[in-house]
This record gives sequence, structure tokens and C-alpha cells, in this order.
Amino acid sequence: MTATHSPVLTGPVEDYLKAIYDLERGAGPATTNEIALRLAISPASVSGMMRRLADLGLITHEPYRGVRLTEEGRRAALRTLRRHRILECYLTEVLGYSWDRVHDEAEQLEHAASEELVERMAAALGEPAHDPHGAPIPSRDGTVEEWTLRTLADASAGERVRVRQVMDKDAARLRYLAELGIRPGASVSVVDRAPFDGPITLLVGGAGAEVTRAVGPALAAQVFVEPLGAE
Amino acid sequence: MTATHSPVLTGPVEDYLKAIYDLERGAGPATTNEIALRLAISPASVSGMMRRLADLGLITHEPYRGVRLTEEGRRAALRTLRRHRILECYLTEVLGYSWDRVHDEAEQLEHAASEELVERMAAALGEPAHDPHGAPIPSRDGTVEEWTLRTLADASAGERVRVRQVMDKDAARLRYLAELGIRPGASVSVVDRAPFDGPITLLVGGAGAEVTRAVGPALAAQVFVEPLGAE
DNA sequence: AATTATGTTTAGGCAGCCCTAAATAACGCC
DNA sequence: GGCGTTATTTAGGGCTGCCTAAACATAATT
Repeated sequence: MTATHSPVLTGPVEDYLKAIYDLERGAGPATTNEIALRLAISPASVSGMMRRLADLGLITHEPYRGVRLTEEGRRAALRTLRRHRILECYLTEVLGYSWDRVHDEAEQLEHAASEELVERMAAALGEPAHDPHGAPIPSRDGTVEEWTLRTLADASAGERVRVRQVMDKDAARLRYLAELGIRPGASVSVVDRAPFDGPITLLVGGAGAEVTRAVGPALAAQVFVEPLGAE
Repeated sequence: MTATHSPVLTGPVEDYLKAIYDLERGAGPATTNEIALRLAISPASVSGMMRRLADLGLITHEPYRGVRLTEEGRRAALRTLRRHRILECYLTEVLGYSWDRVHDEAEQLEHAASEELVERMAAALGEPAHDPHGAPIPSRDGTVEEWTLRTLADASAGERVRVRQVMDKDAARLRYLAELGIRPGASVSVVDRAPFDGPITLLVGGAGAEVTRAVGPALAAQVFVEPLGAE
């Protein structure tokens, strides 16, 4: 029984935990450099913070080997992630934000909004399960829907897929994807894949209202999809 | 033309400016001790911060005499106050917060919420003019409805008044006032004033649905009213 | 196995914002 | 008009969270 209830973490600490959580999900332990890159902070500063986080019992740190969240650190990261994603939902659905602008606003608010505020927002929205970019919202008790989806860049010609999630860091990219009709829930058929990292030709939209689009592989790699039965 | 647009002030700086704005409205310049008391910070720390605020051009400081906001400081204070009060409105009217709990939540959010978010909230509410406690919301261009109201403690027996605003710092007090039916907009008749700082007997509520209540002078001094024509 | 490149940590600094203790100025009183 | 009280400021520190430069560990190369 490790209770140790949220001793109120600072904004920066929450940001570090979120970054580590995310990096750890891909490869193994998160490395100093990766964290520094993601948070736009010098590696030396990250090293210093790793020390503090380890002292707080939020991570375990093997020098020169990387860091891992402890159970407590994971819980804290998921709490912040839940706040962030519910805020994103609320901003788009209730306050009319476009999906390319919610990320930055939520990034600020997530450190200031109380648990209660966020839960009231979630209730007002009917306890949403995914944020506007399709990312799953962690539950109150710290569980998350953990899938490993393929990206549109991995889909082969002739395949029919449904868009599940798009990466939300870059606003311009999100605006462009919205223009193309590529958003969570949309169905997409891969018409053709040009060789040598060439463009991927798609049919976007439901039966009857399909439009032809072409995207580069870099963009396609930002779009997570699941198979939908061959065409 | 002193443009110098909001160079993004820190949370603590915004808190100091709000406190100074408030104190300056009563007596003349705000003193170090008053500010320290209100922000629950040591006077020495306030002295230090006064130096910084003066360097930033937000206040003028006459050593040992007190401080005054500059025009720029006043604008910054009013911007924060506007954010705070619109947030309070939104939390009560849309998210169902009770009026004794909005203050603290808004206090946190006001430093993180963007101008845009707050304006969207204001629009959703129909551009409210007062917060849930009756305090006027500064306009976007930095003007405020500036009244000097009397308090219920100054009203004489037989007078009929309308409640305009109640002080919002203490949650328990707000809960009690709500219980008594004393909230902005309520009409109140002063039935009797006991001497020697004794209780003030009131008839609270509109014609037909009046109830008798009694309050001490300390509480009455927290309720701002305007005359409503003799009874 | 030695060298080089890369990634990480330590050392030393700085700014913001807070503290306590001590010095100093202003005020009120006799 | 001096004296004590009270208010204010200065001196000296601490913690968070960032920085650069330099030292060090690990991995990659030849």
C-alpha cells in the first residue's frame, strides 16, 4: 500500500513526467537526450531534474542508462494526461476551439486546473473516451486503453482502414489533415503507394462521398489507423 | 503612445498587481505591510518585489511611503481582474460551482488562461458585467464601473436597500450569506440596529416572501448595498 | 585495443520568489 | 524635541529550474 497522495507537483515536473511516460511507451527507458529534445531543454538541465524526480520517488534512474517511471510516477503522468485530454475535449466541443489550437492552451491549463474542474468538464461532456486527436483519455483510476496501431505509412495498396488517431504536436499539420478530411473516425482506402518514399494516394471519406487525396510518407506516418476489411 | 504590450507577467507578479490595485482604490498608495498581509507574504519579500515591479515600470515606489500603479501596471491589473471575474462567472454559471468555491479555482486559472479562452467564455455567457459576487468586470479596453457603495453596516433603521456586492475572500462567510438570502440583487430592509455594535435585524427578500434575519456588524460590513427608496 | 564520436553528468552561474534577522526610517507621545 | 513603537528596507540564504562549459562514460570504428 503505497498511498503517498499527490503532494502537488510543479508544472515543469508534470511536463517531465508526461514526456517520460510517452517515450517509455515506445522504446525501453527514456534517455536524457530524448527528454531534452522533446521539452526543448538542455540535456544538462534534464540530468539535474532526473535527480530531483528520483529523490521524489517518481522515477528510477540508472546513470547513463536512462530513466523509468515508478508506479507513483506513472500515476502522476496519467493524471496529468487525463487533465490535458479532457481539457482538449472541452475546449473543442464546448468552447469552439479548432483542433489545431487546443494543444497549447491545454498544455498551460493542465497545470492549473483542479481535479474537480476537470471532472466537471468530463461530466458535462458525458465522460469522453478520446481527445479530439483520437488519443485515449486515461480513466480516473489510472488505466488507459493501450493499443499499438499501425500508421497510414505502413498500410499497403488496396487496404481499407479507419483513422484512429493523429499526432497533435504541430498545428499546421493538423490544419492540413483536417483539410484532407483525415480525422479520427474517417475511413480511408489506400489506392496506390508510389515507390522510393513516394506519395500515397488515398480515397478519403465514406462510400459515395469519396475524394482522392495524396500524402507524403512523412505525413502518413503521423496518422494511426486500424484495418477495416479489404475493399 | 506607450504601447509596451503584455510582456507576459508571472503569476506572482499578477497577484501583486491585483493586490496593489485593490488597496490603492481604498486609501492612497498601497503600503508594504498591507500588501504583505493580503498576500500572506513577509514584508521583506514584498519590499524586494516592489523593486522588481518598479524596474518593470509597473509601479512607482517612494521608499517608506508606499507604491502606486503606473498606467501600464493598472492595465495589467485590470486584465488579470477581468480574467479572474469572467472565470468566476463561467465556473458558476456553466460548470455548476457554488459561489463560495469559485474564488480559489479562478485564482489559479487566471494565470494560465489565455486571453482567447477568457473571451470565448465571456462570449458564451453573453459578456457578463458582474461576477457572481457582484464585482464589476473590467472591459477589454481597461475601464471599470467604479462605484463607492455603502455597506449594510452603514444603513440606518427603516432603510430599504438592494445588495450589490459581497466580499468574496472567505468561503464560509459566503456560504452563510447565501443561507441568509443575501446575494447580489436581493433587496433588504433594515428593521433595527441594536446599539453598541449589536446585531442588525433585517427583512430579506422581495415583497410577500420576506424573512427576518439578524447579522452582526462585522458581517454587515462585508455587504455592499445601494439605497432603494424608503419603506 | 586504441581512438573517436556521442551521450550523460558535474561544476558553476543566474533569475524568480520566497524566508529570517538585523539595520534604518517614520510616526506618535510625552 | 527626544524616545520608543511600528513600518520598511537591507543583508544573507534557500529552493526551483534553467543555462554553458568541462569532465566523464559508453558505444562505434578501424
